[in-house]
Amino acid sequence: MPLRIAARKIPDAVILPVDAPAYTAASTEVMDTLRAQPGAVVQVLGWDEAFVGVETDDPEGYARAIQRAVLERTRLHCSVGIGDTLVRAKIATGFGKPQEVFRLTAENWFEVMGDRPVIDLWGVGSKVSKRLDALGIHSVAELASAPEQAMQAEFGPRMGLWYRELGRGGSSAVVDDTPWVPRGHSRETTYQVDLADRTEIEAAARVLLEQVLEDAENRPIVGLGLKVRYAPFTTKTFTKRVAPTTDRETVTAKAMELVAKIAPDRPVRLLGLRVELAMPDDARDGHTPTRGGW
DNA sequence: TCTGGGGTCCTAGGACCC
DNA sequence: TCTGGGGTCCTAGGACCC
Repeated sequence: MPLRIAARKIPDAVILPVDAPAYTAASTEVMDTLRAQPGAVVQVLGWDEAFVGVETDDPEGYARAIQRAVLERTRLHCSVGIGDTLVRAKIATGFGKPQEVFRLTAENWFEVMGDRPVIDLWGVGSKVSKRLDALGIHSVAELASAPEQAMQAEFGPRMGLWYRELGRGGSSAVVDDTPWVPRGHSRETTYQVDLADRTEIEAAARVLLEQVLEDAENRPIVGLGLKVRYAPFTTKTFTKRVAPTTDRETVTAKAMELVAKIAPDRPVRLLGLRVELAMPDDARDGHTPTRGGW
């Protein structure tokens, strides 16, 4: 729900700004607790989520132990999903909420998920759900047995097969704990008052660039992206590949080339700036996980 | 109801090269 | 002079997730 609406509905609600450092600190404590569990391989998914890979004869017991340990150390509750694939574990977590444990494996996958709408799957959103509807595919079970050719024709060679696999519960069970190297960083701002003239827009872009360069921590920049939302809500992106550089002047000049593409005379409601970063050699090839790479 | 911010990955189409 | 196929790179847009 947009904050504006929430504030209107509950006039005396207390609305706090995001406190990223506090959330990161709490998150780190939780993740450290997970890593301290016997035999655990931990793949962090975000501030409040992680895969824990483990071999055990008693998954439920292990899950309960995790919940106790996290609660003891951080006073935070968590729910745990147990699965024989990453997708099943992730979806199982939803059934475990709040503060419970749920097991979802090949054994009960279709019993639990078969009749549910495809949008309940992790990775299927409203758009894909509608396109599947148009193909006559509504349930998870129907997706699982959808003809490969039809799926590929609609969604492309990779995604077509991937969605079908999703209907079957996914196939990967590998928890990967190699530290994540960000592909890029971005900052965007929705302005309280639309930006009108060129100087204003350029100044705003420079502010975003400063922030983004700080996040980039001197890693070489290989690409730039500018996102523009014109009033009322039309969004455009301009991107540019650049020869790897850490030089501020060069990056600024390239960014301004993108800014020059903004339509004159159109009020700008949002500006976003993104940098794409060079990947270190050891993270570039081989095991980098991809969306379609189950 | 009317619009948050920071990410990732995939696809299509065009340009260019061999 | 024109055609064809295959590969790579770039840009824009789309979709999804937390």
